[in-house]
Amino acid sequence: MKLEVLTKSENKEVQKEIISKIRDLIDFKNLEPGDKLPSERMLSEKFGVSRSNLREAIQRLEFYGLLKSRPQSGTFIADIGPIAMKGMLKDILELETPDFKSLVETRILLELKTCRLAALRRTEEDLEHMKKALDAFSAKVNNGEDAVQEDLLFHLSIAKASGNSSMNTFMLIITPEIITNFEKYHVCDVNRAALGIQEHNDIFEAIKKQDPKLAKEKMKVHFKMLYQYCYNIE
Amino acid sequence: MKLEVLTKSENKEVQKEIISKIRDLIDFKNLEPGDKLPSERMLSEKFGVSRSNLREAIQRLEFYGLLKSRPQSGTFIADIGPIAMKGMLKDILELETPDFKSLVETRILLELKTCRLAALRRTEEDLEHMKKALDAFSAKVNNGEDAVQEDLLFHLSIAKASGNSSMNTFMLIITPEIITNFEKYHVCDVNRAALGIQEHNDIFEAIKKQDPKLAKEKMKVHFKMLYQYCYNIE
DNA sequence: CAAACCAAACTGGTTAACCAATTTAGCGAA
DNA sequence: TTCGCTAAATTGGTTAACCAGTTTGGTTTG
Repeated sequence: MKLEVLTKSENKEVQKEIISKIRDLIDFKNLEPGDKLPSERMLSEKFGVSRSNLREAIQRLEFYGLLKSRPQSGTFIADIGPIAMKGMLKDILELETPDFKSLVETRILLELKTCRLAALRRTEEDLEHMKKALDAFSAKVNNGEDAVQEDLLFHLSIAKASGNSSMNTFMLIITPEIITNFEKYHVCDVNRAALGIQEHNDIFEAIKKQDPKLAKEKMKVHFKMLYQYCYNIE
Repeated sequence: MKLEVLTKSENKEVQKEIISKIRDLIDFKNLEPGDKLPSERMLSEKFGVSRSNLREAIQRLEFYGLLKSRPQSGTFIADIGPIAMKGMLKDILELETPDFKSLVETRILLELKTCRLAALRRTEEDLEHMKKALDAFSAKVNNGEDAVQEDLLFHLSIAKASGNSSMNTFMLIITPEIITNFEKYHVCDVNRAALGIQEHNDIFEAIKKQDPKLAKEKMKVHFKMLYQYCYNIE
């Protein structure tokens, strides 16, 4: 008999099942902030899953700030009341992987903000960083080469200059997904790229002269085509 | 001789070192999309770290979409060119954990958008979900009890109704951090909570009548105090 | 000579054994 | 009875062994 191997998506489902079982446990035992969960060994046996799978699920819930595990001590409920815990677990379990439209929508939202913040907070070092990325982009485009990577790096340099590491993180998360989709669907063409140089320059200058309103305006212009695309794909 | 145990932050530093070593390897070997990395065993030996630590680092880079690992085959460079790869690795290594101000700033940005989107896209099911959360909040407040959890769940129900799973995910990530800080610094007091009922109601009604502009306006009102707080803590 | 094939080595994933710090329970002295 | 101390059990984390596909190189066969 051949043993069936689990695909990645199936494995993710397994993790969701474990999380829902943890939720049931928390619910049934009325666990409150600071309370200790049973040990990993015990839970893995009780749930009929491997300890490593269980650990992954716990680490996922740690990522969302719902659990805290202390070495040689145990895993504990974080400082979140039972009601919020239950609601958040429900939301996490119902989360679906973002579609392309959601990603683009979120990117636009984030970038219109990061460029404003960058205009307000950019340091001289940030400016240098952005200028470098800008020049690299222009050079590639003027050479007739594909410059998706350089485009991306310029936008990430703005995110960094925003001084908001939370938005910076989110930009880093969604960006790769977006550029692979861009390349797949050929959203950017070569003619656009030439226009892009001017648009990038405008954004850079606005940030340089610390004019947040203008920076946002120029970013909006830059996103005009993307914006239309985003609202036409469905 | 006593063996020094690694704290969590030190462990994170170890992971960063591994990632920087992976970056050096990619750089030195000029690895391009589709190229295979050396095996985990080989790398862990070469870097002088445990395989599990190395695996964690690889999984982190998988999370950011830079690497892809296939079972029984190997770990590969994702569809991201060398320039973007190098730039993103640099950004990831320089990422710092978000401070409270960044979190609040990001939350405000996200929620002003999610409530607009919710007004445009909410289903009847979403409305029910929101109404439930709203009633639970009101009940708690009218009882003179602390209602931070219910407040949180109402806002998350809006994020869900926005139909943008990317923003929904981000809200889930930053929310727990925020509420623990709120409780720590006592941002919310009881008098505010009573006012909060009316404000929540206004937001809900605006979303119900599918008026995105009004929804955003009411959310802004709701955030007024938070907004001031956010820009006064530094 | 080329294509089909087979076995050995290699790979990421999984499981089980191990470790050191922590907690706990029990014993003993005051 | 109470406080202090020690040793054993428990814990999350780590390391090493194992597994089942995949790849690869050489051999065989038509």
